Amino acid sequence: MSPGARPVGRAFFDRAPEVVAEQLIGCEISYGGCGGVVVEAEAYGQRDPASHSFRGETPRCRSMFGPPATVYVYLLYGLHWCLNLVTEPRGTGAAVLIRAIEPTHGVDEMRARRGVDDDRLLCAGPGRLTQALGITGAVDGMSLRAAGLQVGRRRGEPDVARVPRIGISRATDLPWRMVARGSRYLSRPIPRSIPG
DNA sequence: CACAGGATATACT
DNA sequence: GTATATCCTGTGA
Repeated sequence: MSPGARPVGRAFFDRAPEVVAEQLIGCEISYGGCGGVVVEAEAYGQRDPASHSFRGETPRCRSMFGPPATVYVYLLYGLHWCLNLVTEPRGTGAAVLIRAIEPTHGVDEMRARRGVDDDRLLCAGPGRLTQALGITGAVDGMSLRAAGLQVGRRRGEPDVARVPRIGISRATDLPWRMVARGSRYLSRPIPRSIPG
């Protein structure tokens, strides 16, 4: 994390996932000396048919039911690790998926891990982001702190657009994908149908 | 730019 | 057997 950016408190995650997702945009996250500014995050809520937790606890999504600020990392398509942070309401399986960051430090190491030169493709997507940061299932179920993840409080008020989530087939109407307007580092552009 | 197809763990029908 | 909170590569407009 860059000098001067105070870490968010534990209470940061004691809110509903759509609030935490919105408030995470503009925050700097860091892991093992690599990181960047969050530009895209999605909320997965209680009684949300698109959420892994919708049908209750399974071995995969078990950590979603831990306390707020628990790390949930799961393997998607048997290939890509995806990073989530658990929120309130406690014990209901609510969480936020970190989908993209704008790289700010440890860029050379992230380029090496990803095998790409283009910084726009380093962390633009949940699978790319974890590969760049070196995050795997090894930290699943840990607290944010125990996992070695740092989240820095944001300075200003970013312009955040709320749009439908990506890659799901249920609850597609909920605008729970939060994106930094104008960012060049999104996993996908903001739909043209969104006002603003 | 838009597809199609492959890789392949976990969960559900 | 089918679907999934994805990414990469190849082909063709």
